Amino acid sequence: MNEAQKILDIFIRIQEHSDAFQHKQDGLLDEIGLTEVHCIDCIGMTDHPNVTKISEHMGLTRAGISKISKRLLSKGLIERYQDPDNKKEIYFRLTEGGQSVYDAHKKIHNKVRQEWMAFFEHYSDDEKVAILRFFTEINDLLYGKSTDKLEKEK
Amino acid sequence: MNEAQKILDIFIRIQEHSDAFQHKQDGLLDEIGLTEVHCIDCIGMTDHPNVTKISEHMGLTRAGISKISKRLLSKGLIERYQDPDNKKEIYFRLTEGGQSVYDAHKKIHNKVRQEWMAFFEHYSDDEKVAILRFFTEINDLLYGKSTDKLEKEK
DNA sequence: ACGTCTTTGTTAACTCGTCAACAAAAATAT
DNA sequence: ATATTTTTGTTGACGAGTTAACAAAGACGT
Repeated sequence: MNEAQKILDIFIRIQEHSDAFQHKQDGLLDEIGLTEVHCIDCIGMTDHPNVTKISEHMGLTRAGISKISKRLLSKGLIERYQDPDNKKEIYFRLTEGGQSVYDAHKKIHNKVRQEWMAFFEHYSDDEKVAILRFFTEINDLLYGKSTDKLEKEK
Repeated sequence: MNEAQKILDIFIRIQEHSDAFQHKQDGLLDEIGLTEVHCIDCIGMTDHPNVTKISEHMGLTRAGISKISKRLLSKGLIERYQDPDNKKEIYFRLTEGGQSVYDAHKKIHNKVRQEWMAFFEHYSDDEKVAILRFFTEINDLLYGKSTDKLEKEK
């Protein structure tokens, strides 16, 4: 994923959390929380997702994911399974209902992404370069250069 | 407040909420939450602040502010007073302790603002214009042109 | 002056996530 | 192989804010 795409995803994350956006997801967010949708997204994208993996991926605690997964289970959006050779780890997969939430979210996500890209295209090449540089540098400043991330957390 | 300053304040708000920033406020945020500091800031800036005014200014509910003010009272950072002619509204003012929190926060805020401005100065005039335009347009897009805000909420 | 409507601040019940403590399983060391 | 350490998922207590319901005070219309 290149820098421009990373920035787009940052925008989308901000937008998702802004009140203005809530209305756009008609239906989706009525019964399911935003975090739950993201959790579904994560489960849909990850290979053998368990509580630990999801929590790392989403930046939440294991305890939090444990509870969210409980909610998703009770809503019938995901189900649990295990490897017979490993009685410790518990994996999740999407049910049919979960898959349709996943698809709906992806669809919205892509639409929003398109809109941002279109918005971005209004600018001249020089302007785009400037904006991109600015965000890349801010991102590095606030969170450190991406690849160093794991290193620092030790 | 001009566009550039608005944008700086948006950055600062983001930065305040980012984990990276928490460490910078050494001391300040140990005993007092970020929201509480913002509430103190609001009380310090507002004329005759009451629960309703603060809640509108901070974008939280009256119930929320009611509870936060309770915490701040118990910490001795603010005190209540009333207009003898109005037995309904209750106003707040900073105590000496509250004032020093207010000052410390303002100091940090200004320092961070300076840092952002310095960061911004690394860019050429053309780049600055592009970046500024970009943020102004995003801001308008997401939240509507500022002056229309109240109109829309009706 | 009086009844109605609105505003104000508070509280209880709830949601959502954190932290801390834990038991069970797995990995590692000896 | 067995003891120790680490990893994993869950739970209870908590913190922070929301919604809904409420009483008290004020504003307003007549």
